[in-house]
Amino acid sequence: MLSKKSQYAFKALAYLAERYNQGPVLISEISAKKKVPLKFLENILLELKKADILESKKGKGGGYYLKKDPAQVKVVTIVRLVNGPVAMLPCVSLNFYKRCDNCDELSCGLHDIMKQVRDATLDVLENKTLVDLLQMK
Amino acid sequence: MLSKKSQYAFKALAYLAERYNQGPVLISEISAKKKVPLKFLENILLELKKADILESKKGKGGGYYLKKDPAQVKVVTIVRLVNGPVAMLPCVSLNFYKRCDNCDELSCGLHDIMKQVRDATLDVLENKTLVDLLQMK
DNA sequence: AAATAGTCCACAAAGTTGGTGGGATAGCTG
DNA sequence: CAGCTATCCCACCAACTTTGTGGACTATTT
Repeated sequence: MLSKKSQYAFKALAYLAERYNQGPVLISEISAKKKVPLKFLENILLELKKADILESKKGKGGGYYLKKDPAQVKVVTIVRLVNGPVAMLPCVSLNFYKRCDNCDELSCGLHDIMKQVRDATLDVLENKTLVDLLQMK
Repeated sequence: MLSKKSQYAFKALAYLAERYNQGPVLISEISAKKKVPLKFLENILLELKKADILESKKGKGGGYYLKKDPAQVKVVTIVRLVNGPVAMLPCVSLNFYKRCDNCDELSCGLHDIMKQVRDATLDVLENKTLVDLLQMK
């Protein structure tokens, strides 16, 4: 499951994507409009900035804004950054790989199943961007 | 990510699947062969019994054994039972549904994306059984 | 200089995870 | 029945993660 932090990150990013190229947005505005605890959001946005997703400006007229076009920012990037591994097992993770104890990957049936799950998941997440966050049905 | 508990559950189930219809197996044997902490495993197996996956016998010659044919036990059932929701958001979970706060499901882009992820995941997990845990490559 | 708004650090309550200890209970065997 | 065996059950615990909060600091604008 996605953490609250991840859900907050997506809410904030959706808000910023709607306002892409319209100048900086205040943390306090995002917090109020998206109902995300101000100080918690502060940490999240800072993290997204350090990861090169967002840019910020201090002082009057400052705030946060998207560094790249929303269509260029993949959902999977945000998930990995804020939430962690996409895979359900460390031994099938592409970005957070860690071998399992006492489990031979070649002969482990679970390994193979979870690799299929990973690929199916990535098939979706790799092809979604921040623009898809705004899509109405 | 799957919890240790879930991984232990799958190890134990794989072991029992190999020995289907060969009588009860001791917790201590599974613990030793699969390197799972004995007492922890005890809890896990008991839970699987209460969920009607396993059956047990007390006293000499006792132990645990699969209640149904391994081919009839879906991996997704075990995941939900031991690990929890398959979906990445409560609001797209089939078995653990909970609506999100401040998020209209019809207009929430994340909701839609995560529903696609859920379906892709289920497509794999619904079609795997304990038999697949034993498959060599 | 004053006001504004992000940056950074430290801490803390609550919940989850992973695991242990010890006794109760049920079944089998002589 | 006595005694062994093996599961059942409850209670607890340490460590870690999650979800925050508080307060001071820094950079920018007016």
